[in-house]
This record gives sequence, C-alpha cells and structure tokens, in this order.
Amino acid sequence: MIDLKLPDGKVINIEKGATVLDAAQKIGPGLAKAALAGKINGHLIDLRAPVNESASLEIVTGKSPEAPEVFRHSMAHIMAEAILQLFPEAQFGIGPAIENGFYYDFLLPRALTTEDLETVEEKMKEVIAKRLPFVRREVSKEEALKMFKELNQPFKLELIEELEDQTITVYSQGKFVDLCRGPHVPDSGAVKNFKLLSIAGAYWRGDEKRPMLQRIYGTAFASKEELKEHLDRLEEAKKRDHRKLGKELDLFSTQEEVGPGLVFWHPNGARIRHTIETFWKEMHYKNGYELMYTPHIGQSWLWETSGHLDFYKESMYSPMEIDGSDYFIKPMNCPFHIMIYKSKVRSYRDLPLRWAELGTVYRYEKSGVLHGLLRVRGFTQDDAHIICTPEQIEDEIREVLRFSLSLWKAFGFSSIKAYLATRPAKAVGDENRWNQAIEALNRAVVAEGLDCEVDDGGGAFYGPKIDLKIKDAIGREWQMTTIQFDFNLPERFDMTYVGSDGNRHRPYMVHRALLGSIERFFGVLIEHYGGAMPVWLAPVQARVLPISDRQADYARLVQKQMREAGIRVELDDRSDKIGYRVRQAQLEKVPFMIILGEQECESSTVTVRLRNGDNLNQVKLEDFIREQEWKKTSA
RNA sequence: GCCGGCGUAGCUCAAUUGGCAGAGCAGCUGACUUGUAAUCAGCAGGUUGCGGGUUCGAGUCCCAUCGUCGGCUCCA
Repeated sequence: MIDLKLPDGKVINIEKGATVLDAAQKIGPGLAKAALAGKINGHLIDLRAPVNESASLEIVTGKSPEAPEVFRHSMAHIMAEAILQLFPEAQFGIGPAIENGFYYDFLLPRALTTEDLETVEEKMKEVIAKRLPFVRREVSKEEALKMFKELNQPFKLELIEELEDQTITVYSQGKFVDLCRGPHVPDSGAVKNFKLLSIAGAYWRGDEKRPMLQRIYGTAFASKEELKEHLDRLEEAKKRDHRKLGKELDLFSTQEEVGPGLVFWHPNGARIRHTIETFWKEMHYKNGYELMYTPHIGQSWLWETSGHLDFYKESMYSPMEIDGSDYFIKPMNCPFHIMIYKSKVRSYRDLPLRWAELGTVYRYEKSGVLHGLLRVRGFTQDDAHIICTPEQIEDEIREVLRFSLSLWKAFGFSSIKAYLATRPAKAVGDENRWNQAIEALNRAVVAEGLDCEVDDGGGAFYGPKIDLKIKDAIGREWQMTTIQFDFNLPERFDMTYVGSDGNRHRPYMVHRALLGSIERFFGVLIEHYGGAMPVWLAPVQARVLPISDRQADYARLVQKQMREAGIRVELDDRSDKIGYRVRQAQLEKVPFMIILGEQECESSTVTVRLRNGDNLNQVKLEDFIREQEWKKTSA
C-alpha cells in the first residue's frame, strides 16, 4: 500500500500500481466521473497511469486550471484522427494546446477550404461519440522509428530522432497514433465543447525554408457556457476591430496607390491624435523632459556607426543619393539624439538628460505582417532617451516606470503587467553594468507594486529591458511600453561626460517608448473603447441639435458658449427630423447631444442626451459645462 | 517574403450553369418644420483593383500583378 496526499491534506491509501482513476474512485464516484487527468507531485499524468510510490495527488477535473491544456491537447488528437479519416495519406506535424484552444499542422494532398472545417467538425463529433480510449504506450526509440516509418510520418520521425530519451511514449485513439508525452483525457468522449475556427499556412517548425503545412485552429472549453462566452468574445473583438471602426468613424485610412503600411490620419483621427500628443507633451515637460525634433534622414556614416547597417539593414529603406552621399530614412531616433548629446562637452552636472521626441520613423516590414494600425511601415514613436550617471540610474528607472503608469491611467488602462528580460548569452557591455541595470529595473517594478514575469536571458544583446503589457477592456494583452538599457550605442558613438574627478566617463543610456507608437496606440485605444472615445479625446465632444428652425438662434448661442469654453462642439441644424440627427450623432459616438426645443428655449436650459441613451433634462448650460471633464489636465 | 481566402458605386452587399452590372445607405435637388437610433420624392453615381488570356460573349474560367484578410516568420 502507498499513501497519497490530497490537496485538502487528507491522505488515502491505495495499492501500489493502482491507477489515478482508482484513487479518484476511492475519494468519490462523482469525482471519478468528472476526472480528466491526475497530477502526481505536480506533474500531469493520465487517469489510467499507475501510481507506484507515495506522493501528493490531485485529480484534474474540468474545473481545474490544468484541465484546458489536457483536453485541448486531446482535442487536437481527435481533430488529427478526423483528418486521417478524410485524408488517409495525411502527414502530421505538431498539434499542441494553446491559449483558448488548440491547433494541428498537416501536410495534405490539397488545400483545405472553409467548407472542409465543417466536414472535419462532423467527423470529430463522430469520433467523440465513439468514446475511443486514449491509449498510452511506451516503446523503445527504435520501435518508435519503425512504427512511424511504417505510418509514413516523416515529420514525426524527425521529432523522434531528436529526442534524447530512449523510451518514447505514443498515444493512440482509434486509428490515429501520435508521438506524444501526454497526458490525455481518458477517452474521446470526455470533452465535446469545441469549434474549429480557421485554416492557415504554417511552416514546419516555423522555418520558412521548410515545407508549408496547413494548420487548423480550434477552440475548446470544459463547458458549453464557457465556449459560448469565448465565441462571443471573438465576436466582440470583431466589432471593436480598429480597422472597421476607423472606416466607420472616418478616423484613418491606408491607400493602395500610396503604399501599404502608410497611415493617413483623417480629420477625426487627427483631432484625437492632436489631443493625445498635446497631453503627452505637457506630461513630459511636467516630468522633467525636454522635447526635441530631429531630421528624417541621415548619412550612412550615422548608421554605420550605430551598427544599424550591420544588423538592421533588411528593415531599412534603401538609401537615396544626395550630392554623392548615401542618405537613409531613419528607422530609429537614437542616433540623432546622440548627435545632439555629442554636440558639446557634457558634464556630470548636466545629467540626467531626459530627451523626448515624437519621432516618425520608417521600417521595411514584410508585406505579410502589415496589420491595420498595429503593424505599419511608417510610424511615430513616443521616444525618449535618458542619459545619466551610474548613481542616477535607479531613480531614473523608477521615475520612468511611475511616469508610464500615470500615462496609462490617464488613458483609461489600469491592468498592467511587467516583463523583465535579462542578459542573453551573447551580450555587449560589462557584467557589472548589466547587473546594476537589472537591479534597478527589478527594484522599480517592486516599488510600483507591479506583477512581473522574468524572461531569463531574453534581453537584447545590448541591454536588459522591461516591457509593460496592458490589458484592454475585453481582457486582451498588448505589449506597449518598453524601457530598454543600451550598453552598445554609448560605446559606438563614444559618448562621454566629465565627472567630478575631471575624467571622462561613459554615461548610461536608456531608450524608452511609453505608448510605443502613436499609430499602434491609437489602434489599441480604438479597440479598448470600441470607438466611443472618452470625452476628453472625442473628436466631436458635443453636437447641438435644435428641434426645428425656431430654435436656431438659441442653438447658435449655445454653440458659441460651448466653443468659448474650449469644447469641440458642432451644430446640426439640418431640416431632418430630430430622430434622424440623434441617430447620426449616436452612430458617430458623439458623447453629448445637446437637444434644444421649445421648452429649453423658454427656460434657457439644455437637455443633454448621453451616448448610453440617458438624458440630463433641462439643465443649466454652465452647470453642464462645469461638471464634465472636457480636457485632461496633466497631473 | 511564404501558404490560403477575398477584391463589384463613397460604404454594406446582390448578380442562375459564362448571357443587358443591381439594391440599400451615403451624395446632390426639392418638399416636409419636426421632441431623442432612419420623412418623402426625384437625380446622379461603374473600364467589376490593375494587366494579359480562353470564348461568339467574362464580374463569373485561366495566368500574372497589386491590395487586403487569416496565419507562418520577423520584431537588432
């Protein structure tokens, strides 16, 4: 007999070699029925796996946090079996569980269509109905190689050959056999709430030189309700798509005749951008930054010195020749800021320098990766460089982080997580500096009470960094802020300052972009608010709607007063019915509709319709103006 | 860049097996003077992304190209 310690502290005894399912049975038949897998000493294992020694045991049910990974992975196998039935000659790549779902990569004799998804789904339902057991087997490496050779599965052979272990586990259900570590649900009937979502091309092992496989993405959840919730979320995301809203609200466009990835800001979008940038500039001045403007192009010397022409050239636009010299359009602002730094001798008394610029850069992005405002070829970074002494670095980092958080709060984002990336194997800069930098980043995160994940060795070769990911209104994470040390450029450009000892020293340099780029930020902002911008950002904050011509004079007076109060206000006195004009303002997501009829005219008041349909009935205009936040003041 | 889908009026979308390119909204003109998400009538709007080809005939089929969408990859 062996002891199994349960999560609640209780200990049960089972026979050595009994299965997890036996143990679950012993705890309770209800639990055994709901069980999907087990967890022995923290490791996920099959329900039918034998337990040979005393350990801690947890039964994984549909409600466990580990469950989705297990049943989604099983779902991928079920899909693979469906594909095998439809295409007996199919070759299989990999099929893992992913966030919210699963996928599997196949090499098939023909391209799949969206109709095929339904066929595959039907087949999967058949497989599920059969409740085929997932059978785990351990075989020797040679045996495995022989097995998958017979099955004509070259991708699997490649994977097996790379495995170090001499014992290989394979899982099978029905006719489908797969190389797999497991665990899986006990049988194919254990999970049925799924939907196939899309087909996509995917290179074998992500390598563009290897064959392109066809990937099917699907989603699966423990309950019908959760599945529906997820599908609704996808639907909601579609509604909020910034490309759709950008067109509907006339915010921006890209134009085929001009070039992909180049953004046109229409008047409405430009209004919002202007408001964002004005606020951003005020905030920077208040937080001790200086603002700068630098050129858009520079001679090749600059990019040779910075190293960009060595390792970033494929992302840069080709040079243009001017008076016999090559000029490149800038993909980054840093070399220009450095040139300002180097324009005179700097003393330790001048530091820290906080230099910011809304700098527009151009990068060549592969055509296939362009995406609305989120991935473009020309964009404006809200860039800054902090140049300081070693003694100042800690305070500076803390300050940047604090500043960043205050900016996010102002724009209505509160859920933020930090990701710290440390020194990779190949890196420049001496280790002391790296350590000091990482320390500073670490302490700043702690001081601000941020959740932080550490990516050990995930930093760039030139320095460690902190990225901030923000969560939007429907729970999606976006990587926006980056705070990045650079031990490379100060060396390459030989940046120095004169210390109190009269000697020259190398300053620290930190790149940081808080919003990231204005374009990308705008895209995220649109999706976060579903196009209904908060009042201070709305391109049109209020629209005055007189019921008939008889209120025309009063309407003009109201408009004038609001305009003089600094409000972006429009008058819509067209001879259409009020319902029509309300509808239009509503579709344009104007925050306030100022309705003026006979009654308002007589009582010298206004009635305000809000975007949510609520009314402020016959209020005094001054009171209404006073009570709203028309402009965000930089705190 | 690669794999696959899509591209018809400013927008959203129709157009049997290849057989006269159409509707709603938006726009313009006029009437209506209106109380909270669409008043009515009329007018105008197109080289079906661009270029080739097959065919008596192409929005529809084929090739190429551009753009876009879903992914892969990249994001020093």
